[in-house]
Amino acid sequence: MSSNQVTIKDIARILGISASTVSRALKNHPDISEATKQAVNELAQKLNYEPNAVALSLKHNRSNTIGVIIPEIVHYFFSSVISGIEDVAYDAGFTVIICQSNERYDREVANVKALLSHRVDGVLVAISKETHQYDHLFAIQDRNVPMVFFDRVIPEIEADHVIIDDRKASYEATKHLIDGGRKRIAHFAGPQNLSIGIERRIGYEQALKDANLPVIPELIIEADSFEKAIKATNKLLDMENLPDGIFAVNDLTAIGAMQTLQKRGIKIPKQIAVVGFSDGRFSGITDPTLTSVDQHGYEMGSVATKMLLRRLLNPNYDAPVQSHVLDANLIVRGSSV
Amino acid sequence: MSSNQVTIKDIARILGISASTVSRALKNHPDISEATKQAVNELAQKLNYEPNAVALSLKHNRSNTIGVIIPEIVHYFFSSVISGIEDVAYDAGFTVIICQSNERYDREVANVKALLSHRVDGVLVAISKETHQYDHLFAIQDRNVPMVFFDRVIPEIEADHVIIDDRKASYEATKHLIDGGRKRIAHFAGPQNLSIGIERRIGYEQALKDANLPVIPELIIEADSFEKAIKATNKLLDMENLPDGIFAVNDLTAIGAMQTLQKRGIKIPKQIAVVGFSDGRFSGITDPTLTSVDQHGYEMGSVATKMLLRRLLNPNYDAPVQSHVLDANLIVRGSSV
DNA sequence: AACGACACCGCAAACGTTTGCAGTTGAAGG
DNA sequence: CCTTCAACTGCAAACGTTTGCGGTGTCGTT
Repeated sequence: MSSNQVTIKDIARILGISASTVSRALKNHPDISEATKQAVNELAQKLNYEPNAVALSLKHNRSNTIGVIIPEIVHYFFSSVISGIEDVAYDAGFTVIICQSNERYDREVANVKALLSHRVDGVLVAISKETHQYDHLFAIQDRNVPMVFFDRVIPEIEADHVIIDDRKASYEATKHLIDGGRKRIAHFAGPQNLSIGIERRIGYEQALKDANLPVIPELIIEADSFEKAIKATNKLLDMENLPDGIFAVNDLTAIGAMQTLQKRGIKIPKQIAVVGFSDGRFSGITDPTLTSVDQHGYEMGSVATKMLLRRLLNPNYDAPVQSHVLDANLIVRGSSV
Repeated sequence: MSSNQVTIKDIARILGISASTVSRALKNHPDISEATKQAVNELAQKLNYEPNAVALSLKHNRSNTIGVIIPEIVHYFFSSVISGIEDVAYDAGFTVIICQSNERYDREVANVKALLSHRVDGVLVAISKETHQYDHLFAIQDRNVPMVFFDRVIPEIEADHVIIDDRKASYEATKHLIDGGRKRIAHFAGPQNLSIGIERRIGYEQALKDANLPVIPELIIEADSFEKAIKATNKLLDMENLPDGIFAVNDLTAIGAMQTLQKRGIKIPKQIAVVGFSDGRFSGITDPTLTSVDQHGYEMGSVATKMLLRRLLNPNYDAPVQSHVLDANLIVRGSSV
C-alpha cells in the first residue's frame, strides 16, 4: 500500500538487465542496442516511470530548483512578480519554491535555512521590512549560491538586483499633471523612512522644480492608506487655495482622495486631477478610472529570474554585479484628463 | 569557487572520526560520548552545517514537501489560499512547491509530472477550468500520494476536498436583502456551465422561494464581469418595474452595477441595495462600501493542508474520503443597509 | 585458428545521510 | 590472566541515478 514509485531498478529487474543499461537506454545512449532501448522505453512508458528528481539532485549536486523569498504573496504586486518568476523558471526546466516572510525577520531567516537545506541552485529575494541584519543573506553568498534581489534592495550586499525607478516614475506622473495645466499639485507621501516614500517624493519635487513650480510644504502630506487619505483630502479642501491635482503614493490613497473629493462636490478631473501608484487592480474600476503608475510586477519577476538563470547556466559567468532598473510607466485614465 | 556546502563527511574528516559518528552526535544519540558530541556540534556550528534535505529525502523516501497546483496566483482568493497553505505547512516542517496551471490543461499535466518527479509527499490541487480529463490526477493516486482538492472539485475522483458552500452563501446573501425588505431582487449570474455559477444562482432562487417571492427570469442576467455588469444594469434600469436589490456573482460585477446605478442617479442602498461575492479586496474601498460574501481563502488553504497532513503524518490513517464544506459568511457593509 | 574490432552490457563508485551490526577499547570481576 | 561487560565508534549497505571502465560475445579478417 505504500509508495508505488517506479524506479530504474524496477525496470531493470523486470527486464533482467542492469540499472545502468536502463539508464543509458532511457537517454538513448549509443552503446545500447535498439532492441533493448525499445524494451526499456516501452516498459517505462507502461509503468509510468518518472525519473526521481531527488536522486538526480543528489547525484549532480544541483537541484534545478530556485528559491523565492517574498514578503506577502497576497499583495497583487508580489503575486504578479511570482507569476513572472514561475513562467521563466518553468521554461528553463526549473522548479520554484516560494517562501513567505510575512514581513518578519525571524521567518525570513528560517526561510533561508529551509532553502539552503533544500540545496536550491539560486535564490530570489525581496527582504522583509523588518530585516536590518543580513547574516542569513551573507550565508547564501558564502555558499556560492547565486542570489538576485528584487524590488527591495540592500546596498550593503553586493548582488544582482532589479528595481523600479520610483523616482523617475513619480517624476513622470507629476509631469503628466503639469502638462495638463495643473499648477498647484499636492502629494500624498509614503513613510519618509522608507526608500519608496522618499524616492517618490523626490521625483514629485523634481518635476515641480523643472517646471519652475514652487514646492509647497503644506501640499506634501504623509498619507499612505485609505483612511489617512480621507483625512488628508479634507485637510486640503479646507485650505483657502485649493490644489488642482493630487499625486498619491499608492492607489488606495488615491481612491480615498477621490471619494472624499466627490463627497465634497469636487469634479474629477475637471477641478482636481488625481494620479495614483499602482499596487492592485483597483485603477480600472473606480469612477472615473484612475490614472496610475504601472509597476510591471510580472516583468520584474521575469527579469530577475533571467538574471539568476544567466549565472546558474554558465557557471563561469562572472560579470560584475548588475543593477537592472525597470521603467514603470504611467497609464493615463480618466482621473487626470 | 564552486559549491561550498558543508557535509557530514567534511566534519568527519576534519575531526578524524567517521561520518556515522558525526551523524549520531548531531542527533544526540546515547552511544556517543559527550566529548565527541560537543566537538561535533561546535564544528558544525562554526561551519554553518545544514543537513542536506535532498540526501534525506532520498534516504527516507519522503521529501517533507507538498506540492500545490493552482490556476492563477494573482487572484486574491488563490493567493490567500496559498498563504493558508504555507503557514500550516511551515509549522509542520514542510516545504511547499507551488505550480501555476494558468488555467491550462497541458500546463497542469506538466505540473503534476514535475511534482511527482520531485517526489512530493502530498498534493493540493485546484484544477484548471480547461481540465476535463483526469489521467494525470489518477496517476497521483496510483502512486499512493495523498491528494486534497480545494475550491474546485471533481466528483469523478475520490479524494478529500474542501469547498465553500456557494449555494448556502448566496442563499444568505439573498436572504439578507429580503430581510431588509427588498422584494424585487435581481441576480447577475455567473456562467451556467460552471458549478460556481449554478450553485450561486440556485441559492438565490431558493431564498426567494422560501420567502414566497417569485423567481422572475428577466431579473436573472448572466453577467460576471465589470463590463457586462454595466450593460446588465442599464438593461435593468430600462425596465418599467425597477428592482430594489441586486445580488451579483462577484464583486467586480457588483461594482460595475453600483457605478452604473449611481451614474443614473439611483441612491444605494436607499433605492437599490447591492450585494457582491468577494474575490478581491475591493469591498472596503467602494462608496458606499460593498456588502459581500467573504470566501475565507486563508481558511480554505489551512484546512486543506491540515487534511493532507493528517494522512501524511499517520500513514495508516485510512478514514474514508472526507468533504469539508466551509461556511462563507456575509459581511454587511454600506451598500445594503 | 588466432586475432582484433566492434557492439553491447554490467560492475562499482559516487552524491549525503542513516542505521543495524560488528568491532575496539578499557576496566572491572572472577 | 582470562572473561565479561559497557561504552564508544566504525563498517557497510541502502535510497535512485549516472558514468568510467572493463568485460563478454560475435563477427570478419588474416
